[in-house]
Amino acid sequence: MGERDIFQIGDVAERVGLSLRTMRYYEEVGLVPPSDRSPGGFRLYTESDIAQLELIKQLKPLGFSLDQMRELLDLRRRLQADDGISKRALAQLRRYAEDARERCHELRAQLRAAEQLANQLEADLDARDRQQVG
Amino acid sequence: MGERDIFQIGDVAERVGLSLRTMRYYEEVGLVPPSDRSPGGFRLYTESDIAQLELIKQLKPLGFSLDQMRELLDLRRRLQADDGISKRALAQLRRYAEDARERCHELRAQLRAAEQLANQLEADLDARDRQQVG
DNA sequence: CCGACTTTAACGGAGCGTTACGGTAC
DNA sequence: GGTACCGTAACGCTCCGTTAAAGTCG
Repeated sequence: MGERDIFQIGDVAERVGLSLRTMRYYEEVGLVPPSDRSPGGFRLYTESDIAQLELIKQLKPLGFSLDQMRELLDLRRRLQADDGISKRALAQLRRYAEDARERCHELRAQLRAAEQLANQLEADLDARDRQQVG
Repeated sequence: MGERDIFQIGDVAERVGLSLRTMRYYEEVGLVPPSDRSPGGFRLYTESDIAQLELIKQLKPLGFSLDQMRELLDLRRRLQADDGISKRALAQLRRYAEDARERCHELRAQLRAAEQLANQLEADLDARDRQQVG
């Protein structure tokens, strides 16, 4: 043990479902820097890094900016490694949680609308079929 | 009658929930040009224009590009004013319909993941509360 | 030493937000 | 003649996609 749980960018990209470019960009903006580099400069990711990337991927449909997600990840880290988290930070985290909830509801509504629209579209096509055949 | 059902850009923006900039951009790329202009140059939208803007707004969460939506709108127009729609166009429209369905499913999956994440976040916060209080 | 993988650097593009400055409607 | 609304540039921004040229790994 010791050298396990180390992955190159390509492996992680395939596993998580993000592009290489995206992962490099996430490092560039300080969102998810890889835990280490190989002697030659290759990015090396740990399971913990991967978990964060997956979290971000889940959060993205809710429309948070990368800046917001950086702050959220940071707050969450501070919450878990709790050698004290300030009241301010805790309140901010709560605000993010509420915001996430709200965005879920909005997304749900949009999804319903989109589904209805897809139905409508298919209905129109089917109606034309019956008119054509009948 | 005759001058009814004519709206300026601001009214439409508020009603549909798009920004002025967005609506102007949609005209710029030929997505939804206003049906008319006032003598002084003001954009004038009809109910039909508004319906298209609403349709676009519903379609957007599915991640279609503006180009794709332009084509979709065009195909749909051709389907409804059916002085003949080509087989090619019909097939293309069907592809869009299927694509929309698929994206709905994806969006649904993403939504479920996001909701679970929101739950997790609140659970973590609540756990901390109990630990603090208890 | 080869082929697959990776690096940085740089340009490009979608879809708007945001001034700035001036004209229009009433 | 206000004042609320609208017009056209034009620049900026986010979040990457896409080469290009060179280095690393096994």
